[in-house]
Amino acid sequence: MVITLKDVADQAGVSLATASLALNNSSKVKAETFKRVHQIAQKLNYIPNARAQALVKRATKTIGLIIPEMVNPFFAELTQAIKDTVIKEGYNIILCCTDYKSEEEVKYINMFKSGQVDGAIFSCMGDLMQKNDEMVLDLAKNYIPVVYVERDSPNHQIIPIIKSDLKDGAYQATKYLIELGHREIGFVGQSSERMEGYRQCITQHQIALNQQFIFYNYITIEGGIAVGKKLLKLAQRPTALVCLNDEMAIGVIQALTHGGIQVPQDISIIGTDNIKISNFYNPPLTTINVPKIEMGKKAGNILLKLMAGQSLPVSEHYLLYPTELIIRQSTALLSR
Amino acid sequence: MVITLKDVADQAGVSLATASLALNNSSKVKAETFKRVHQIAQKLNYIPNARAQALVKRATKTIGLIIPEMVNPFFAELTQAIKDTVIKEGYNIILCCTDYKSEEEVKYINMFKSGQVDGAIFSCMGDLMQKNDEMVLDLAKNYIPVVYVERDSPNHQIIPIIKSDLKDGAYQATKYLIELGHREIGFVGQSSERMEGYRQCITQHQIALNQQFIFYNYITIEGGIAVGKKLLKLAQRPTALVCLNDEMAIGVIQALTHGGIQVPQDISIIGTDNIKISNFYNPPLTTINVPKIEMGKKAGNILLKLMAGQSLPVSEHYLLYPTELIIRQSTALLSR
DNA sequence: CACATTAGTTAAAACGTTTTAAAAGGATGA
DNA sequence: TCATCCTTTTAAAACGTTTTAACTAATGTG
Repeated sequence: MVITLKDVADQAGVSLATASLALNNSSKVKAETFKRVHQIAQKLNYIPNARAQALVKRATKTIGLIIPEMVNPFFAELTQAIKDTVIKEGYNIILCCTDYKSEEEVKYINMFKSGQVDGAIFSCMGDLMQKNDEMVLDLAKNYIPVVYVERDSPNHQIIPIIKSDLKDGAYQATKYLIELGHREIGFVGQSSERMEGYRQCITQHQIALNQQFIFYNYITIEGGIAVGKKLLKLAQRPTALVCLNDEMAIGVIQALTHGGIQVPQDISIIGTDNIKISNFYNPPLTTINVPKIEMGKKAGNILLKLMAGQSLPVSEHYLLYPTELIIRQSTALLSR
Repeated sequence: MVITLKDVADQAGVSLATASLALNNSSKVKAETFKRVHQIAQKLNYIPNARAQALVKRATKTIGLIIPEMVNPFFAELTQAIKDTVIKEGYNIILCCTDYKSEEEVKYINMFKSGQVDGAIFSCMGDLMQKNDEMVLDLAKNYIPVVYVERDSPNHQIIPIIKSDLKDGAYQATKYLIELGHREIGFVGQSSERMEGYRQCITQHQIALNQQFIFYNYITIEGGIAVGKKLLKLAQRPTALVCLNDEMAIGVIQALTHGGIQVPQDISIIGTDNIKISNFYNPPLTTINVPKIEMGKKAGNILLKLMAGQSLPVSEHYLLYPTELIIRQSTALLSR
């Protein structure tokens, strides 16, 4: 049913070797034979068996992409950028969603070790999973090239890192709120670089850090809503909030609006990531842009390089991309 | 460097065959040998080579998923559901985004024919790509099982189809607007089942179909914005709109709001798909729910069945899932 | 004309498993 | 003692390619 190289060779009256060489455009084979083999292959609709090729070439033309989930625009956009880059060299992506569980990640690491992919890109969120760093290091040392995106590790010589300057992003966001006259500025999310940037900015501007104004929750719209509801009950509310990402910001805005508090009139809100919807939300979200596309492309290109056996210049072992404040309409001058 | 079965066999003092049998839990091998092989394998950290297994087993434990793009919450949610289902049987997903281009789809079809995946799920959008139906049919007949999701074809005996009743959805949406008192109801999108449902409802309710009120554009937020801007310039505007999907609806709302027209006070808007953000938008979107999760799960399960060599009952050749109107706050009684 | 070179082809090995069919060994029974 | 029957092990084939090294035939050189 399915045509194999042997069928082509037989019909063309040549050996397997010749048929293979011809189809792989070797210059060794006579023009006439070349043509004949190609014609037969075409006629029979021959498609080389990828599994056999993978075995002998020790490569699957596939890379693994580890992200926490697809239903998160940040990772969807990142994925798109990576895919657009690697597809140019004929690589396909095996999607590996961990659902934020480190055990899932371990399973995928083992799958990668089995030789099912030629390289891998690891991303993450919420600064979890650092506990798997050693395993990934082993993977990168003994099996396939690995690149980290938005994930930190001390081993950049072996696992190149593409990161955005999230700490600075949160710093800029907080600074902007201060410039707008706010002093009661809260943070929504989890401990992270971003929280650190917020903290630094607050203290550097001689504002007392109020632990009551740090709202921990899940990094999702629902988490944001939970925070928003909590805020509604609060006697003394911050006048501005820096959120760990845009989804949390949207959740907070949604809950507050529903409770009759207006954004930005009553409270200013800043997100992070600049996901697509943030520009089209009501109100359009002031946020910190993270150059997802560029970072995804860079990650893809670096991985391609490594898979091609090339070595990286030290300057590319750790790339920090600048973040940028995007001012839209969820922030306003402190009223009163 | 990488440990192979031969290493395990050698160290355990048995042949390749015995080692393989032991590791595959065959009952033929003596308990003592079994234990020894397993211990050695563990000690050496042996991981079977997936490429070799794929060749001999004629299966890669991988499925292909064709969608237009990742950056579209509908497909992201669908993907998630499919992944959650197939992962249970150990299958991974190769992500194939066509960017709405039928040539891209052709490339992926050929990749699938090469034996890189054990089965495939095709989805699409905007009723494009029906021109590839013959090629997919060939794929399904001669190579691997295929399932369609939200995509139509006359060949359901060979390619099972999972669809939602989008025509009825649009009908319900339109009917609801009529019940709210609207008569000037427009449609935003492209010709499709959904537009057909809208048309039928309008004419069945003795309302004259106004071609001016059908607004064609790209099925994206940007497309919606373009329509919104056009609406702003219109002398006579519809009082309600049915949109092809939630993203277009969001675009329309965004542009209208920006132009000083309020939703739902001045105009009612209904989306389709019930993507996650629609519930958290301002205003929360009235929309038509499409049971993406159920459909994704069903598609995954049917594909698993087919890949396991089982045949489908005729009742599962064509599954039509009901759609449902979700009333939120982007629609209101016609004022005046 | 002998020899070296080149062009073209191919047999065979390799990739790392699984699986089949055969072999080996041991126990049982007559 | 020998045939029979298990149990356990293994050699070898298979999966479908690519690649190496060897071979043949033709061409060129002095």
